[in-house]
Amino acid sequence: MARSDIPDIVIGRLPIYLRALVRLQAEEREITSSHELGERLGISSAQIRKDLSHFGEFGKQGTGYAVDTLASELQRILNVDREWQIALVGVGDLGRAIAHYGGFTQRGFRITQLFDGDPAKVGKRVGKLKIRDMAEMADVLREENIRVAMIATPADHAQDVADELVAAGVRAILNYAPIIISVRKGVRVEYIDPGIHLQRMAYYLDD
Amino acid sequence: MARSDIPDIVIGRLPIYLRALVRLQAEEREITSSHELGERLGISSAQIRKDLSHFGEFGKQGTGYAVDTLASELQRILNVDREWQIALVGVGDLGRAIAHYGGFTQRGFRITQLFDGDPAKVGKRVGKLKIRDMAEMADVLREENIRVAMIATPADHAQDVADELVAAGVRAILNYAPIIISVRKGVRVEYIDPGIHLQRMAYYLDD
DNA sequence: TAGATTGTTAATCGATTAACAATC
DNA sequence: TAGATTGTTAATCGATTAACAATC
Repeated sequence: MARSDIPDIVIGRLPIYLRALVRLQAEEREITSSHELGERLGISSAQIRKDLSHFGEFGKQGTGYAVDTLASELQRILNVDREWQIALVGVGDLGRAIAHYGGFTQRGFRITQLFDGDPAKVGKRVGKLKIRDMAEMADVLREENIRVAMIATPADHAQDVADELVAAGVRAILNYAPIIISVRKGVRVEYIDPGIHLQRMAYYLDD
Repeated sequence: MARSDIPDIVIGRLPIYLRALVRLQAEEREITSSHELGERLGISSAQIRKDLSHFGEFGKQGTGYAVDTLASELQRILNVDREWQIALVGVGDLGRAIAHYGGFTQRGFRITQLFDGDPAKVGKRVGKLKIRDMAEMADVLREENIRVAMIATPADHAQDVADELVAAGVRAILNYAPIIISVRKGVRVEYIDPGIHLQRMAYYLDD
C-alpha cells in the first residue's frame, strides 16, 4: 500500500506499538501477540493486526510476533532506524529541561543545536551544547541539513520562529508553545501543551 | 444532553477552542464565528458548531459568538472556572521545569505539592514549594483533597506512583513517563511523550 | 494432531460534513 | 431589507470490530 494511502491515525499508533515492544525487550520477552499488546495498550487486538497489515506480514499464525523483529520493522517504517538531528529554539526553563532529557537518542533523535533570541543567554552552555543566537539559525540549519526542530519559546514568538525554521528547510516541528502555528503543506507540526490535557481531564472531575 | 453521552473526542476539542478564544481575547476581539475559529484551528466550521451544540446555544445568527461569553461558558463546562490543586511527583530536570512553568494558573490549575523519593532532594525548594518525601504523599493528598497529579518520574516507577496516587484519592493523572499506566475505572490518565510525536513526524520525512 | 493466532473481509459503529431553514 | 451565521438534520465518510479461513 502506498505511503500516502495509510491513514494518519494508523501512523499515529505505530510509535505506541514500538514503545510497548521496546518495553517488552527490556523485560527480555521474545514473543508477543496482538492480544497481549492490545491488553497492555487498551487497544483491540484486531486493530493492532489491521494497523500492521498496512505494511506487511510480520507475525506467524499460532505463535504471534517476534518482539525484536517487529520492533526493528516499526523503526524502519517510522524512519527512526537512524538518528535525526534536532534544533531546539527557546532555552528557558522548559527548553533547558528538554535539552537535558536523555531519552531521545534511543528513539532516533538527538538535539544538536540550541538557539535563543536573548543575548544574555547566547554563548552559555547547556550540557555539551552552546546556545547560539537566533540570527545564526537559518545558516546553521542549512549547513547541518537539519529537518526537525522543537519550539519552546513563548507563544507570541512561535509563529515567527516556525516561519524561519521552515524557510531554512525544517520539515517537522514539535511545538511546546500553546498556540497553533500555520506552515506550508508538506511540513508536519505536532503539539505538546499540558494545559490542554489537564482541561480535558477536568471535565470529568466533579468536586 | 447528559454528560456521559458526549463523546470524548468532542470534550478533547473544547480546550482547543478555549485556547483560541483566550488568544482572541488577548487580541481584544469581541466577536468571532465558527468560520474564523475553524480557519485558525484547521477544523471545519460545521464541526465547531456541532461540538458546541452538545452543550447549548451560545451564538447569534448572522453575528457569531461573543468571545468573552463563549470563553466563560467553555471554562464552566470544562470545570476550569476554579483552581485545581496539582501534586507533582518526580522532581528531576523535567519536574523542575514543570514546577517553574507559570502557565497553569490561568488555565485553572496550580501546582501546590512536590514529591520525590530521593532523600537528597527532600527538603529542597523549587520556587516557593518545598519537595516532600514520597512517604508523606498519601497523607498530604488526602488532607488537601487533591484530585489531580502529574507524574514526572522514570518509567519504571510510574505505575507504582500511579497506584499510590489513586489510592489517595487522585482522579486525574497527567503522565510524563513514557509508559502506559493502568488505573481503575473512573480515573483519567493523559500522556505527554515527546518521543511519540517525533516518531509520528519522522514517518513523513524522507531524507 | 489440537490449540492458538495471524491476516483479512464484511459488518458495524461513530464521526465529519454538506446543506439549509431559521433568524439576527 | 439583504447578508451573514447559527443550530440541526441527513448523508457521507472513515475507522473499528467481529468473525473466520488459513496455517503455524
